[in-house]
Amino acid sequence: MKRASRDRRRDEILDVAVQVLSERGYRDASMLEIANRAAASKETLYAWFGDKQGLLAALIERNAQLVQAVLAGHLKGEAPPERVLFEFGRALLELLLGDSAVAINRAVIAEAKSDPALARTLAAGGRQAVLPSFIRLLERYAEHEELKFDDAAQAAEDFLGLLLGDTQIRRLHGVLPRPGKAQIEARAVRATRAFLLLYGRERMDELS
Amino acid sequence: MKRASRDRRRDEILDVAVQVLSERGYRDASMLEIANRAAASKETLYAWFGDKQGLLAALIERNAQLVQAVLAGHLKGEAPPERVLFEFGRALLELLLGDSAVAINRAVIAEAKSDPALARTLAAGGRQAVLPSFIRLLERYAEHEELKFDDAAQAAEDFLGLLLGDTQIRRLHGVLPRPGKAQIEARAVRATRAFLLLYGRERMDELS
DNA sequence: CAATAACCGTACCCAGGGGTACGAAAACGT
DNA sequence: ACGTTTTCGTACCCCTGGGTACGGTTATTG
Repeated sequence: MKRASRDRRRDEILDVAVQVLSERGYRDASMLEIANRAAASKETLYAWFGDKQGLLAALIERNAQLVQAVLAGHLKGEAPPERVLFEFGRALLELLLGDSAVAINRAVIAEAKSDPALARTLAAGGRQAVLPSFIRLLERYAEHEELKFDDAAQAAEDFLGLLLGDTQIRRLHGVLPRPGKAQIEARAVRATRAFLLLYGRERMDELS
Repeated sequence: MKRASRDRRRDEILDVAVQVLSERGYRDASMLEIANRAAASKETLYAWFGDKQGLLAALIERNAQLVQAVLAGHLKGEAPPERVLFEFGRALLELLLGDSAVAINRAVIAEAKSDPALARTLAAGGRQAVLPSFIRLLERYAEHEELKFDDAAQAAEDFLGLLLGDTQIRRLHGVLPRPGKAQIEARAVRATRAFLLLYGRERMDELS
């Protein structure tokens, strides 16, 4: 009981933190406001997370676990590549363009100079945890001759590029609102089609 | 004489500002340090630029002019598309992944919540100024039947996606060092090849 | 060369917020 | 029910850095 309620409390606080972060940005998100809105005390925050950057680090790690959990499900599929790519792309877009990820990425970028470790944590939990699985997925398709390429890592990056374009950066800039489900699906469909044109089985030529 | 020397001085100050920004990040770049390193006084900074965000805005605008000047040259080409795309891509990568653009983008993202106007300024001088020209370039090629697509804007975004992948964001995170000329050229070559596979004249089919 | 304007340096003001200390209150375990 | 531990609320320290005021100094103009 004790452990569970502590964890729940911790989750509540992190929820509030990401909320405040998302409303105010890292610089203007004060520890006091987070404490107040969470009905906690500032001292508790410092006791649990060390300092402001520690709180951010905790946010990053929790988000990374969510990302891994969601995406792992899409990377084991035996379904045809167009289906798996679409589902994976849809889920990835929803995560990366969602409010939480945007707020966290903004904070990490803002602190990139003063605390590079935050960015490493983010990369370790996000890209580094997911990309290898995605690459291996592509390689499995290649073995079954449903896809064709020289360099799986390169193909993976191409898919991500086609999927995201510059939407993530425009989202970070605040110029792009959070896309709706319809727009996300449209992007995922398009990226999947383009990717299959590049690497589908009927295309087995150059691109050295 | 007067106007020229004032402008030169202004440029000097902005050079120092972007330098400090790049070293410290927006939050830790103090007006005092900028003033000292430029052998100027803090009051002069405030007289010329209003406040800290005004200084950042001036930085953004100057950088935007540079970007437009550099890229405009690559968008009038009569050369074959593979050549023009490569040159354009190379130049764009060099700009977007360079230290100045990274520092400025970080600052804009950090301030996205507290001053959305900065992001709009950046978008207006960058993407909005360049993308239409790029789209019209693609359309001209389509008219000469050297490229084939339904939606030029979509094709343009695909090129950007293939070109950048997630390098820009990883650069903003500080996880990726500034790429050398060789790496930049390799990326530009690859993006161009992939783009031509998607939209080259021998491929005139689907991708609705 | 005088007069005027711009600029430099310095000193100052002040709000905000990160981080700490401590007594009161609540929650928990026994 | 009682003692212990955790958490709450508040008050406080303190330093950084944005922004302003002003006298002295250096350019610019006529």
